[in-house]
Amino acid sequence: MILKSQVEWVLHCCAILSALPENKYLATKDLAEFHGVPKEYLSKALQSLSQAGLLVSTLGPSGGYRLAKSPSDITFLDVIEAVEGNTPTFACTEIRQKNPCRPKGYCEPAPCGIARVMWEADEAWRQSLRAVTLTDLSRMLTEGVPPALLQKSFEWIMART
Amino acid sequence: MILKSQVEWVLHCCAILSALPENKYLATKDLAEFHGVPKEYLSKALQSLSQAGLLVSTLGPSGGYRLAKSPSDITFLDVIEAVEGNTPTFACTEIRQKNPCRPKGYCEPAPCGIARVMWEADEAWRQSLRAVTLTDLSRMLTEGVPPALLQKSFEWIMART
DNA sequence: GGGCTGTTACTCGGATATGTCTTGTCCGAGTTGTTCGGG
DNA sequence: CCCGAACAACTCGGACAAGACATATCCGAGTAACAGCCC
Repeated sequence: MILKSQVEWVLHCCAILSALPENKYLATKDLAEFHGVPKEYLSKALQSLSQAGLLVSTLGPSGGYRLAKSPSDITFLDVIEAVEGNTPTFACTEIRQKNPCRPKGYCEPAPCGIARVMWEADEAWRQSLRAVTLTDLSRMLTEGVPPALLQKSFEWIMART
Repeated sequence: MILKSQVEWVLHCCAILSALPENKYLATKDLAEFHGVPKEYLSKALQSLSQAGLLVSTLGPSGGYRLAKSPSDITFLDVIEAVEGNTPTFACTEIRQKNPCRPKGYCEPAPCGIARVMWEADEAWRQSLRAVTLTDLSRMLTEGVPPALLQKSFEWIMART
C-alpha cells in the first residue's frame, strides 16, 4: 500500500500556488518544469484537484491554475483525497458471512470487529492530515531555506504568471 | 490507496488460530473453506506471515499453521506489515531538488516538510494498529455473536485439527 | 487615436498506450500418518 | 502380538499466467491575448 507519486507532486504545486497573488494563474507547464515531472501526467492530477473544488482553472494564454479558496481553508487531507479518492483504505468484504456454520438469513448486528479497528486507524491517519493546512505547509517549506533561493524561486514563478 | 484483500483474510485467519489449543495446527485448505476464499492465494499470504515469524507451519497430514507466539504478543500492525510490507505509505522523491533556481550541490539541511507531515500521519496510523492485539481481536469478534454459532464454529474448527 | 474583429497561440480536458503490482492458479519437494509384512 | 519399513496422501513453498490499476503520452475543443483594420 503506497500513495501515488502524484500526491507528492500536487502538494508541492499547492505550496507554489499558495504564494501566488490573488487572481493570478500558473500553468501546468511551469509547475511541471519547476518540479521536473511529466507535464501531461501532472495535468491529470491537477484536473482532479480542480474537480474537487480546490483549484480554479483558466484557459488561453496566461491561463493555468490558482487556489479556489484561502490556503488556510485547504488541508492536506483535502488534497490527498482529491487525488487518491476518498474511499477508506480498508474494504470489508464481510467474509464472516461465508462461515459454513452460519445459519442462512442470519443478520450481523454490528460491523465486523476487524473493520472497526481498521477504520479507526484510518481515521487517525485522516485526522492527522486534516490538522495541517496549506498555510502550515508554506511555513514549513520556507523554514531553513536560504533567503536568496526563496527570492530567486519567487521571481521565477512571478515571471510566468 | 487501498489495502490488499489478503489483509482482511489473514486477520480473520489469525482470529481462528488464536482459538486453537496449544500445538494444534490448522491447514490452509480449511481456513480458506471457512472464509470462502481461494485456497492457493490465501496460502501466499500465510507464507508471508510464516516468514515474518508470526506463524509456524508443519507439513504432512494434519499439518497446517499455528501462531508462533501468544496472541497477546501479536498486533494488527505485525500482521498487516507481514502482508503489505513495512515500507512507509509515502515515498518522498525529493522533487524539491529539481528546482531550477537551486544552486548545484546545495544540500538540504532537513527532510522535506511534506514528507514530515505524511510520515507523521503514517505513524499515527501505525500507532493505532500497534495498540490492538489478537487477544483484543478475539474478544471483539465474539462479542454479540450467538453462543450457539460460536460453539458450532469452534467444533467445525476442532474437527479439522 | 480608439474600437472592433479575425487570427493565433496557448490553455485545459479527456481519450489513448505501457509498465507494474495485485490477484489468481498450478505443480513439485518434503513430511507425516498409515498400512502391511515379518519376527 | 509387536516392531519396522515401505507406501501413500496430504501439506507447504515457490514458480507461473491474467487482470486491474498507476504511470505516461497524445490530440482536440475552447478561450484569452494580440495584431491588424476600419471608423
